[in-house]
Amino acid sequence: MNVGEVAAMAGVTVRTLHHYDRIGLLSPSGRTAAGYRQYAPADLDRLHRVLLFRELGFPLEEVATLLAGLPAGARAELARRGGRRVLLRLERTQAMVAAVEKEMEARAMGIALTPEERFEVFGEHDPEQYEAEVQERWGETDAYAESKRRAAAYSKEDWLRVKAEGDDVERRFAEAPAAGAPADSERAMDLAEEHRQQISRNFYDCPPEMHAGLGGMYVEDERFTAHYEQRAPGLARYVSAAVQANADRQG
Amino acid sequence: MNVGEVAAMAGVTVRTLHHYDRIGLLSPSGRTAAGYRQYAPADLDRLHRVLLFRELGFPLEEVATLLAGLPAGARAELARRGGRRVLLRLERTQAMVAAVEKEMEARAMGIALTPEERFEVFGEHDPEQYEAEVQERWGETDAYAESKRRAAAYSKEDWLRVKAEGDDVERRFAEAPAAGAPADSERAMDLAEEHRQQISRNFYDCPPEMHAGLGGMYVEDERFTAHYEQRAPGLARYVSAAVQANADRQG
DNA sequence: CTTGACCCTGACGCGACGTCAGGCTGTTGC
DNA sequence: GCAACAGCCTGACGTCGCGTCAGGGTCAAG
Repeated sequence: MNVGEVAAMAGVTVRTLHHYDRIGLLSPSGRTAAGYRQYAPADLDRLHRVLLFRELGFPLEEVATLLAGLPAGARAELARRGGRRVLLRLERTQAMVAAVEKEMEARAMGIALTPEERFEVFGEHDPEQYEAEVQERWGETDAYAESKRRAAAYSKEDWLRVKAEGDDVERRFAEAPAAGAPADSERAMDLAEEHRQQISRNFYDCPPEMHAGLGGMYVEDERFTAHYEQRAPGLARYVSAAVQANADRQG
Repeated sequence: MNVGEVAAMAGVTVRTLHHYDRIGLLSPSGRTAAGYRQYAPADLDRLHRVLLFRELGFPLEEVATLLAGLPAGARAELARRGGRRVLLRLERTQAMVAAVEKEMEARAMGIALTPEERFEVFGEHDPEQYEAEVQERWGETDAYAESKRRAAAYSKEDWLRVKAEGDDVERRFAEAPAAGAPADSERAMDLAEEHRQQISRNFYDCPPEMHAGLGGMYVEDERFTAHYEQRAPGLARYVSAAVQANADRQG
């Protein structure tokens, strides 16, 4: 096989293979008379391992020594370190996901709208207190002030609909515990599921695990807690538990 | 605050702050008479957001425009894209974690040992069939062949002990369903917990969630399935479920 | 035997900093 | 009152993992 085929198969560019050849990380086992690189199956194997370790975050130089074959003990150690490294990255990535979710849920609650728009949407319920935060969070540059009214992906009607849908579910959520339904009851979980699908429809794809993560924030982030507690005392914990139960039931 | 303090607080280097200043991404709001950068609280806020988006994988230039304030619609779109990007990375990272775990559990079962060593450790139970795979997986370079016998982090005695411990738990696992204990019983979960701690002690730190992930492979990866099924029919599923139940109980 | 897809080797560019070098500043101790 | 030392400044060059030409050779089909 020549470079182009290998590149396509492995999902890398030709240039990458050239690079690996140059630095001696992966030299094809043969060349044609014309100088074309010829990759053997063993080369593909090696490439596979190279890409694995690269994904693990090892610099290419370390990958080379890794594949060169170290004493078994040292290799075990390295694999362990790779595992740790990956776990660290996993944690950080999850933290990022949480941060983005927070941002989007905040947007879902209208916090990230411009003051005027929020006022129009929420009527007098608009909590003026958020203005300062909006400024802090999003700045208020001239360019932004100028363009903010123009191309909004969601029209005011959309926002009103979204808001109404959200209100509806939250209202029914508030009724559930009063009617004696525990947070892991069918009724509560169905509401949670409805909530999840609402988010998926209106904001971003929200699989059950992601929803569970969101649910955690309802009790951890005071802003969300306040939002639910204001509707009914204890509602934040209730919704959070229902969301969790619903995620478990689906997993 | 001056650069050093800000850098320490935010967990970046001074050079990074210099860089952000130079490219205009984050210029301190003041300077002392001597030219020292002076960062105000608002600058820290901005830095915070810069680091968030950087973590999300946005190039610094895009981060700048993001923070400059785009039309609301476009910004929502970008946030969504950022979310997707993060989710993709999360998936890939998880796949990597799975791959590394696989590798390590394989090692735990002795598959990654050299043929000779495996033979000595496992006695005649050594399945010769794995040899080809070991070669495929780890190659058999001269350097490796030469060094493999030397500094092994685990001595043969260690491996024997580890093997005996593993055998013990697996034997008791096999007895549990025969004695009528379901996979989510106290008894099964305790065995799962013992198994988890064994892995943590002998191989790598294995928190419950990671263990749960491992458990999934017992039914998905035919190699592990075969390993357990060979001891007792249905054991793979049983152990997998017990591990899952134990993880849930701890979470 | 031409055309167009593919291959080669330099060589330079880039993003996000790291790492000196050479020099000024600010604080602390004697 | 000043030495010593930590901390700050601005270039300027280096690094990693490639991307992107440029200039030229190769191969299979029509």
